[in-house]
Parts: sequence; structure tokens; C-alpha cells
Amino acid sequence: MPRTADHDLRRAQIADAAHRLIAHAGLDAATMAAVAREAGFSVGLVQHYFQSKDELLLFVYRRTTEGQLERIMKLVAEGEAAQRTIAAIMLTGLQELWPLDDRRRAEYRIGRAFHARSLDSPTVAAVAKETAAMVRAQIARAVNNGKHCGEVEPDTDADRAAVRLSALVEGLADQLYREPEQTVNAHPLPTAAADLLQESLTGVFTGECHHHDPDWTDPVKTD
Amino acid sequence: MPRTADHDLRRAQIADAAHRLIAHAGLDAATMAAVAREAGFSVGLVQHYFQSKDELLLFVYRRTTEGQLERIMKLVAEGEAAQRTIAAIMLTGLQELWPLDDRRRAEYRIGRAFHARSLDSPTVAAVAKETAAMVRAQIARAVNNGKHCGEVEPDTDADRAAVRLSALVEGLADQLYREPEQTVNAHPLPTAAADLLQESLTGVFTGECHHHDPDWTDPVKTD
DNA sequence: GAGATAATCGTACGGTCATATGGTTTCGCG
DNA sequence: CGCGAAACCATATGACCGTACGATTATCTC
Repeated sequence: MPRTADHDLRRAQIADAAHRLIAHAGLDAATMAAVAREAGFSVGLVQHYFQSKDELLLFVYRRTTEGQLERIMKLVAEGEAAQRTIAAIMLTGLQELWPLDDRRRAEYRIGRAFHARSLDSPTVAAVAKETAAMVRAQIARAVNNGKHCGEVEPDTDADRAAVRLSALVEGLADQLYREPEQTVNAHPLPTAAADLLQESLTGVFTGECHHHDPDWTDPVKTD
Repeated sequence: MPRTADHDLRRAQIADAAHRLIAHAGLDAATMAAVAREAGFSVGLVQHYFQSKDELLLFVYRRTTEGQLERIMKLVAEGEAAQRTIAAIMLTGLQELWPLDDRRRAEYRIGRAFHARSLDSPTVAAVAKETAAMVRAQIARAVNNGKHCGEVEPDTDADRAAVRLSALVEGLADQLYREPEQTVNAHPLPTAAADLLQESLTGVFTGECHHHDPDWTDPVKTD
């Protein structure tokens, strides 16, 4: 057998290079040559690991959104362990989608770049749809779990709340990126946005938690 | 004096052609050659009326957002004339920003395409910022007028409400485009979104209107 | 250690795009 | 009329990009 290399590692290195380029200068800057240079490989090698540029870009997009979701899941698990209220956990978790530091700003830029691409690329659109559905489903699940533990009124419409909250989070993300310096009544926008999100969460999670359902972070079942 | 042509008309014809192309197939499809063909002119003529492609695209973007704002203003004026409540007028007006028919879908696609471009182009970003600020300012103004006529509690924070409402509208627009078929508790998403917006408006416009201030639609003063 | 094969590289090819340039047509006005 | 300038056109230019392809290198196995 011949020379070997860690296939997944190479793909990750290349994807990371593309990730950096897209975050720094947009999709147009992520040419095959630029990605190869950034990764420290030749163009031919990038081609060796990705059959086409589209495949590479889709891989990067998937990777980025999955990274975000995983980080949120981790925060949820930690909040769970610390016995925090569902509302408090969500307040922290959802802010992972906001451009509040370099890492999240990069993810936001990538998300928005691919969002535009999704308008004309069915494959990218599918990932965007999937991700959005995932976020909504997790929120809905959290609300439903809130019912079981007493944080949420039993007649609350979880799906409706999920649509509302995810829309608010997405819209605030755009504003935060566009006008980070903006102030609302002397509060910087990041603070104001967090307040608004908390307020909206309080509108749903009106009660106090009586017990913790350790399963509420489980993956959504499609039953 | 030499041959004459309606300069503004030509620019509008070219911009319309570009508008159609971007709406139909994205910014990448709007090449100089494609725009010229769509408009029925030669490439040289397009160059004659726009010094660069960037100038053309910025012109198209400006035109599109201004068109949206004008349409909203018109709806507001009509609602004013019909003595409708501020909340009702806003419910109608803000939906102009949602991709609910071909025209608005086209505008949404253009808005999102340029939104991505704004991440790396300061000039485009400036227009996006301007537009967002305009929308927010109009909402804040409407809320303040609501205070004068009794629809809004006097201690309501108008700026805060404007940030919240504009974020919700923007986020719902994305969901509406991404998953128009989505249903929330047996309601189609467009209906559910309108309900959600109305609900949020009702959260701000809690009272009844006692009189109409005919000036509340005036352009925002920067005093 | 030899050869087989994956890993890696460099480059060439075909296409597209924005822009530059020079020419042609049209028409207002003296 | 005729001429000059703007309106308009066709094509050349130079750059860049995604991909194809052949060559080279390194390492695992026997």
C-alpha cells in the first residue's frame, strides 16, 4: 500500500482555510487558488479532496452551522448541569447566533454569505432550511419542556413561540452586525438586544421551574 | 447641439433590467453583458450611463429600497386618510417588507443579495444601514405618535419597540422566504407571521386612538 | 529494496467578465 | 444644408477562475 494521509484532517484544514477567507472577505474571495494558498497546499490537492468548488463550499457551510449548533448544545448541557432555568439557558444559548465576538462575527458573515447563495442554489438552500428548522425545533422543545417543569403556561403554543423567538434572534443578529455602535436609550445595542431577548423569553417562560427534565436537550424526534 | 436622450429614463431602463436579473438569478447573473441584453441595449451604452458596474449596482439597490419605503409611506398615508388605527396601518405597512407576492419576493431577493455584498462593500453597507435606520425611525415615530393619540402607554420606550419590531419583521421575512409552505398549528406561515406581528403590535399599541395627528407620517427630523 | 499507489504539485486550457477603445449613427442648430 | 457632439455600438484587451491533466514525490507492503 502507498503513501497515506489523514483524509478527514486534510478536508478540515482546507475547509478551515476557506472558512477564514469567506469570513474575512466574502465568498468571492474564496477562489480555489486562494483557498489552496491559505491552507498551504496546491490547487491540485484541494481538487483531490473536493470534487468541485461547490462541494467544498457546501462542506464549509455545513461545518459552520453544525459547529454553531454543537456549541449551543454544549451550553445547554452545561446550564442543565448547573440547574439553571430554561429561560436563562436559552438566553445564553441563542446569543451564540449573534455577532458578539470575532468567532461569532465570522460565523455570522459566513451564514449571511451563504444565505444569499441559498437564494439561487437549492443545495445550499436545503442546508439553510435544515438549520433554521433545527433551531426552531430546539426552541419549541425547550418551551414544551418548560410546560412539564412549570416554567411555561400549559396552553402556550410552542411552535408559535419558536417562530417568534427565532425570527427575533435572526433579526437582532442583523441589526447587531449592521450597527454595533447603535445605542437604545443610552444602552449599547448588544445590551439592549439581550434585554429584548430576555423580555421575550420572560413572555413565554412566565413561571418558575419545579424540576428538571434531563431529556429536554435530546435530539428532536420526528415522530 | 447634438442628439439627445432622456438620461434619467435610460438609467431607469438599465436599472430595471438589472433589477429583474438580480431578482431572478442573483447578483452573479447581473453581468454587464446580461444587463445590456435584458435592457435591449449594447454593453457600451450601459457603460455610457454608468461609469462602473459598482455604480450601477448601487443605483439599483438604492432604487429598490427607496421604492419599498415609498410604497410604505403611501400605505401609511392611505391608512391615515381612512382613519385607521396606527397599529392597523403598521400591520399593513410592515408587510411590504415580506416576500408575499412576486414583486415583494423580488425585492426580498435583491435585498438579501445586497445584504451579503454589504458585508464587504462599505458603500453598499452604508445604504443598508441607512435603510434600516429609516425603517426603525419610522416605527419609533409611529409609536411616539401613538402616545399622543392614546394608542400607546406614555412610558413606552419607542426606540426599544422599534428595534424589536424591525428585528421581528426582518427575521420573519427570512423565514417566510425560506419556508413559505411551513405551517404553525395548521395555519400557513404567512398567516401565522401576520398574527405574530399583530400580536407584537398589540403589545405596544395597547389603547384606543382618540384623535389623529396628521403629521405623524412626516419625514423624521434629525433635531 | 523495489515497485505499486496514494498524495501532492505545477501548469495549461477554455471560458467569462469588466473595462477600454475606436468607430458609426443620429439629430439639434446655425 | 451640414457639422458637431452626444448617443450608441462592436470588438479588443487583459485578468481571473474552475477544472483537467500529466508529472513528481513519498511511503507502505512484500
